[in-house]
Amino acid sequence: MPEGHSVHRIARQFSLHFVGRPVAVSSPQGRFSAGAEKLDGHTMVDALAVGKQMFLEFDHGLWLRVHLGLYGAWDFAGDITADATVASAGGRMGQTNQRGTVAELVTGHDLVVPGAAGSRGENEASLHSIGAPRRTRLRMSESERQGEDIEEFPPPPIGQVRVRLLTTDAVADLRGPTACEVQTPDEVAVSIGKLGPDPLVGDPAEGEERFVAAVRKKATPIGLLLMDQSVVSGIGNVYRAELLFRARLDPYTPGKLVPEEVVRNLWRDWVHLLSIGVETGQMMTMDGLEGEAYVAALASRDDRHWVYHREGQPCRVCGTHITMAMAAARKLYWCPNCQR
DNA sequence: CATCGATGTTGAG
DNA sequence: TCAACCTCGATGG
Repeated sequence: MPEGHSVHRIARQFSLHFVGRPVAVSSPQGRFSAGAEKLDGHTMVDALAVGKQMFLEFDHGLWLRVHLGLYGAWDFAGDITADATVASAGGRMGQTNQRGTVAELVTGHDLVVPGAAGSRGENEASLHSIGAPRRTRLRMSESERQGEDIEEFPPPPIGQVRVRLLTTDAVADLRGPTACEVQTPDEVAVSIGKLGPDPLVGDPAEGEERFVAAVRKKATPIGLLLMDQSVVSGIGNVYRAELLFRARLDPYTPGKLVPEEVVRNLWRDWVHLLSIGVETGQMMTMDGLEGEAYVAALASRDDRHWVYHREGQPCRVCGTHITMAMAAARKLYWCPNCQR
């Protein structure tokens, strides 16, 4: 279920609470017992998100590659940072220079009612303060849900847990992943080599060039190219539809026929939306909202997007009914009037 | 309580 | 092109 922003937030949890610590690795479910043995007891030394994939490195040079797929999730428990809207942790999670209005208005647990244009500076401080770890539960998937505080540590695994990562203070249980495997450094390089640029990995300007080149040489519709993880990493069905609307671009336009400047703006908008997603934990694609509309957008995903999941409803700009069609087995939404 | 659908990918046919 | 993967919140009766 998660698009790229979720995976970056999950990697940040590992950076904050697992990196630098020895980890007991097990497979309560049993399906990953052989892999767990190879990692058990080793210290985690890095947590890296690239697109929708996450790579955890251990001190003997082996990595754990995880892809959550459609409904995978990580359940964290213990002394963890559970603030749903906590800021990026810096380091490789940084590059948050393009914060949008929405991110600036979200701070800690509290919703700051917008309209206070002058509140920008004040919120900056709280946005960047990491909440104190506390003994609780946090499920991280596409969305994040905080559970009840735990009484005993570690809590027993619940359900089908593919892999459990346990330190003295925190535990992470992985369930329902599409991919969970131990990789050598060479294999990690191959996996990452198959992926298109991620705005939060490497130089974004370099990523822009790779993206532009990949799009402009293909006759494939831009609506499919945005979902192609070898063209650009991390975009899923929601961001795809929303990026196309924001660009007022017909999803069926062949990549090579999209003007270069439009392609560049697509990349820059992805950089922008991803940074909002990583900071807020939500796929807010109507940034800049104020007042009632902003409150509604935070409360309900149905009020959070321009076109995604809005088939038959009036376009928020022109009133035309939003269209839906299947494209490569996924639902594609767009406004036939605004996007052409 | 049963059923549906999902923000994803792979591999068979 | 489509089923399978294997989870769970939303929906309907």
